[in-house]
This record gives sequence, structure tokens and C-alpha cells, in this order.
Amino acid sequence: MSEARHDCAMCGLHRICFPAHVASGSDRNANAVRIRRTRVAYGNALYRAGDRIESLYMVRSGCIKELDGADTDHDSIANFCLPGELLTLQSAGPACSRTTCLAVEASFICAVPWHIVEEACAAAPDVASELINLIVKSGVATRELLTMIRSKEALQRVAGFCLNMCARVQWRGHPAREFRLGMSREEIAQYLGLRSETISRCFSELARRGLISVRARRVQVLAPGELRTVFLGEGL
Amino acid sequence: MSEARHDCAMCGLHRICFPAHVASGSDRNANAVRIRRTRVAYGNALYRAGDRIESLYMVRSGCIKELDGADTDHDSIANFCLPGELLTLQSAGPACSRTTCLAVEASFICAVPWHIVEEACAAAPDVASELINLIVKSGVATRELLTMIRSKEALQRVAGFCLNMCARVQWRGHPAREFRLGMSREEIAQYLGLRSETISRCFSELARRGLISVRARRVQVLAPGELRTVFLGEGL
DNA sequence: CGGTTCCTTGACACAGGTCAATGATTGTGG
DNA sequence: CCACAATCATTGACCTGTGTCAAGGAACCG
Repeated sequence: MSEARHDCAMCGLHRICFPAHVASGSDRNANAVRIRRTRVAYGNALYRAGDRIESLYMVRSGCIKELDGADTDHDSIANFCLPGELLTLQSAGPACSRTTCLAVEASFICAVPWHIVEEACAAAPDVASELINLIVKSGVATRELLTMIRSKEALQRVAGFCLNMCARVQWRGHPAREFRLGMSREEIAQYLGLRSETISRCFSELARRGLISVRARRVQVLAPGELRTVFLGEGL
Repeated sequence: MSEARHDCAMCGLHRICFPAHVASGSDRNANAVRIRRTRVAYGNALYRAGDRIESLYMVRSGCIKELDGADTDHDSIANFCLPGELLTLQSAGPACSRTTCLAVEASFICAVPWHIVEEACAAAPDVASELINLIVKSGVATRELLTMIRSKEALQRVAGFCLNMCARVQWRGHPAREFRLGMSREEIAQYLGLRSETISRCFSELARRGLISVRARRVQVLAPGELRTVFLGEGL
């Protein structure tokens, strides 16, 4: 119960699930919105490109990768969704998804039916603008990735990836400088526009320099400052 | 007058400027929305990152490049806006722009004040969902660019760029297989994540193969089918 | 018509892709 | 709980595409 409340408090959907709560500071409407919870096993799809979008989804635990639809062959990973983050935002307008969402590892998901979201938006202008904010934010993240891939070389991208992961998990209250990768090197490579061998090499290089420590899928950031320097390309 | 009406009919803002027109099929409310028209000279900014966003903008003529804010040095071009296309969508939520918009060539712009857009959204749910649609669509375009840059090599990117430009200008009723580049090779390079020399080489190579013809900034597509084949990477 | 900017082309270097071999990790069934 | 298989990760050697540097040529502008 209180654990669930705790999770909800740091969820991106918070203001949509609990509009009254946010407005009044009380819990009285906390359960007004009907939330469905589902489990997605490793490798399975939450939904696929072309599916009708029923809900707005949030990752409770695990990791979901969002693939751009068209690319049938070498999948193009648009985003990794970590606990507390939202899916489906890019499909907000159209009835059918343009993306496929696969579980990188076994994951638990919250689903808020779209009609509920729409009702909430119609009822409260804050909620509507909050939704637009979330959509815009997800677009900004995509642009940041685009900029990184266009202008940074491999080592910088991997450094940036580590910093980004770090920031995202620690926002959720996890130990500040350590995280577990839910995804394989191959998937990181697809995300960063590189090859899995290059990811390995970059991890090794960063470890050799003493900036991180990698053991299987566990990553520790030892020197965030220097890592950032590498990312920015100043310490060439 | 009738020319202006004509232009408006193929503008992305059409459903927002003329909601009643769209709904009823008549022109009676055509001038209900107050539109400001401005001119931006070559190299000048429509607005800069950090500026307060006053309006939703549309390019009437010319070409505007949208730069991602953070990147101060080598500018990262997120998009080229051609006539009939919208700007500022990514800044819909926040009050301050995250992007800088510069005129690649002398351009004329329509500006619809944000409060008008907001009022129109509040008044008609179609308009609101239309706006969300437009925002989502612009996000999809960014993702397509991301996918292209991650997975295609230089010649494919340039082929894709030509096809994309072609589709966009011909949508506006221009001659089907020809267009004028408002931007320099350097700017195309920044957009596609390459160097200007590589853009030159790719144009030359595509011309050598007889797929396009390039003369200064004028491009003709001679063989769209084969160009598409190159883009898809099947005809290696 | 001359100066400036932009474009094209060549020679060369290097980051990262490709191919291949080995080692680590995880999961499964006895 | 162990052993085996399957997958995943690491590392090396080599090769290709694109960046870099430099020189000349075309287009534009006053």
C-alpha cells in the first residue's frame, strides 16, 4: 500500500492519476482513476506497431525498449523506458501505434486507459497541459539523442549513455553512482548507433581510465566529473 | 487575397486558423484569427533559445533552420522548415524556447499568438487534438531522421534527403521532381550528420549514376525509383 | 570586374565496422 | 548442486567509409 503510494509519487503519470491529490495535497481521490497493472515477460511485446492504442503506459519495474515501426530488419531503438517513465506518448494523437514496445527484461507495467486520460484532460486544464508537457519532454529527449549521435564519437556516446542512465535511476532514489543494465551490449549499440563490439571496447576503455567499473551488466561510475569531460569532448 | 487564401489552404495551421471554415466548409470566419506576418532576413533569428515564445509560427516562403539550444559550437540542425510547415511545436509546453530559429534565406513568416491557439483549443476539442497531432507528427519526423542517421551511410542519407525534400515541396504543388536548396552544403551536412565535402561527393556520385542532376543549388530528381533503392540500401 | 564565399575534387589518416576466436555468464535438466 | 549448453561479452587483426587538409574552380555580389 504505502509502497505503492511511494512508487506512484515518483511516477511520471502522478499528476494525471492523482489530479485532485496534486491540487489539494490530500489523498482523497487517490484511487479515483482505475489503473490496470500487467506483467510483460522477457522478449514479449507490450504492443506492436499498428496495434490500437488502448492506454497510456508506465514502467513500474524492468525495462522496455521502444522500436520505430518501419524498421523491420535491424531494429532501431528509439528509447529505453526505465521504472517511472512513460510509453506511448509519441502515439498520443493517432489511434494506432507507430512503435513496437518489447520487454528487455521481465517488466511490470501500469496502464491508464486513454479515455480516462482524455476525460482528465477535459476536466482539468492543468492535466491537459501536463500531458502536452510530457509529450514535448519526450520529444526533447529524442532530439538530445539525435544531437549526440550526429556530433559525438563512440567513446563520448557511451560516456553520455552512462551519465544519462545514472541520472535517471538516481532520480528514482537508487544508489547514486551505480546501476544495472537491463539490456544487452547489442541493444545499447542499436540505441547509440554503434556495434556491440564498439560498446564493449568503449566500456573497457572507460574502465581502463578508471572512470567506471563494469562487471557483466553492473556499472559503477567512479569519476562522474571526468566522465562528463569525456562526454563533452574536452578531455581528448 | 485569393492567393493568400490559396496559401492558407495548404498550410499546416489551416485547421487552427480557420476552425469554423473547416467545420462548416464556408469562409465566414476566415479572418476571425488575427495573424501577424513578419519578414526575417538571411541569417537573422526568428527567435533564440531562451526567448519567451509568443506565437506559433509558420513559414510562408523561404527556409528556416531550427537549431538545438545547448549546442553553442557546431550547431546541430534539428529541422529545415519549408513553406507551409510549422515551427515552435517542440516548445509548446514550456514558456521559453529550447531552440533557435535562423533564416537560411530571406523568409516570410505567419505568427499566431499562443493565447489565440490556446483559446481555440479550449473552444474546440478538434483543434486541441489537431494541435497534439501536429506536435506528435513533428516528433515522428525527428525520429525518422534519428533512424536514418543511425543506420544509413552517407550516400543513403543524401538520397533520402533528396526524396524527402522532393516530397515536401511537391506536396505544396510545385513541379514534382525538382527543387531549389535554400541551404548550403555545410548546413545539409550538419543536418545529416556528415561533412560538407561528403555531401558534395554524394551529390556528385548520385549525378554520376544518373539519378539526379545538380547545378549549384538546383536539384532535379531523374530516377526517383532508383534513388529510393539507393536510400533503402538494396542496390549496393 | 575583382573579391568573397561556396562548392568540388584529390590524397591521406583514422575511427569504427567486420570477421573471427576465446572467455564469461546465465539458464536448464539430471 | 553440478555440468552442460547456449547466449552474451571481450579482444584482436584487418578493412572500409568518412573525416581532414589542401588546392583549385564556380557562383554570387557589390
